[in-house]
Amino acid sequence: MARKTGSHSEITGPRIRGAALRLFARHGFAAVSMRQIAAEVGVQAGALYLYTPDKETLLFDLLKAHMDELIAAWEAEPKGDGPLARLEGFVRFHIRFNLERPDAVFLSYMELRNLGPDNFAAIEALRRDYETRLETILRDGQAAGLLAAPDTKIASLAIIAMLTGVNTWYREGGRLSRQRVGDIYWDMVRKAVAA
Amino acid sequence: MARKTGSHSEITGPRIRGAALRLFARHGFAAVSMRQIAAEVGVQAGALYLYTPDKETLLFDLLKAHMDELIAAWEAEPKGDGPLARLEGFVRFHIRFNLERPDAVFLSYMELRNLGPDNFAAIEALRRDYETRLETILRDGQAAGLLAAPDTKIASLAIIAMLTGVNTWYREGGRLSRQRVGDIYWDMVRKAVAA
DNA sequence: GATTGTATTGAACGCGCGTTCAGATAATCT
DNA sequence: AGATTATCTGAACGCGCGTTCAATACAATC
Repeated sequence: MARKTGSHSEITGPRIRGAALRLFARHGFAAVSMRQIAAEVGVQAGALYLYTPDKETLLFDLLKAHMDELIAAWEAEPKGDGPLARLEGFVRFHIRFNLERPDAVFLSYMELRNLGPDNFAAIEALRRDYETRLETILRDGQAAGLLAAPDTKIASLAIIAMLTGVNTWYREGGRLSRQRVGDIYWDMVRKAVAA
Repeated sequence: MARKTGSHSEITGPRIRGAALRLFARHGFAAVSMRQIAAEVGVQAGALYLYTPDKETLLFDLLKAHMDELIAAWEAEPKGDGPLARLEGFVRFHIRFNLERPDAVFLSYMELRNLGPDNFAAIEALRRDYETRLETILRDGQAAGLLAAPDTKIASLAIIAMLTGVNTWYREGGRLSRQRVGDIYWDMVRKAVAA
């Protein structure tokens, strides 16, 4: 009994990360065992160590990949014309992107404490990078006299917290469409930092 | 070797809850062992079971106590005159209350998944109760023509998410005083739901 | 100062944990 | 077809987990 028929590195690797992401988000990093992840994939626990050096690195890779995707997706987003359009773009992008990856978003906000100092710092830096992009929009808008936030740094954190909160209550097929959710939040954000 | 000198139920009980709260918040419920909690208090693990039937109930009691305190404290808060003053009171109260209990707030948002269905439902009901109190203020303000939120339910969730976010970045002795933080957030909230 | 009740110890229970590794099999290459 | 390499198994390692419980030491009461 050893190698399975049809087994491939390119298949098992992603399946492990997928199972780990789902299980970590659902039950918490510490509550999920390597054996559970392996069972989900249909493999023995030892096989996981062909794909990750240890459990913490598995978590780190998930968080890192999520943050990289987030920033890359925002970079690829068509930029609006002027600070107001850019701000609207950010609001709608953040909601849309996060609603498509609820598990990764939850992990990124809840399991940072399970990382060692170096890994923690790496993820934190990426998060700050993302936050700075919003702050830049707010500062530009302020300079142009289009926006007025009492403190652009705090305002960007407040806006992101508010937008990320959508993930805690939004349910597919519920009362509100994604489009409508975007409209509602854009209305509130726009007014909150209006000049 | 058994009972320690100077040991009392009224002392050990709170100390266990305090240690559990701190450790759960810091490392996560699943990552903390009963033996760690006991060591923090200075007793053996077995002694914890004089104060809780099991580990999950210990967590539940912490969350329940926090939610009860939150609602009781808001009830005891002097009510402002009219929806706008009440909203301002809510914003400042929520920030102040949460900044005084960062561990309990973090636990309440991160460790609900470790509760069984009944315990989970109990905490969720308390949370909805609290959220409804804010929504009522918004609806009253809307009815009086003083406020205009596109959706009062969503607006209340958005405001709470935004305010609770303060706990993730606020540091004592940092750039901003608590008073100033309250001012900044009240400015944003007021404008976000302004008529 | 003896008695009673409360608070605690310390050992034990079975179990699952993260991780390692020699051996076995399937896929691939020559 | 044979050799090589990539992939996976299954067993094992020592360890710490949540929980129970008889024994015991202190505090409170009489």
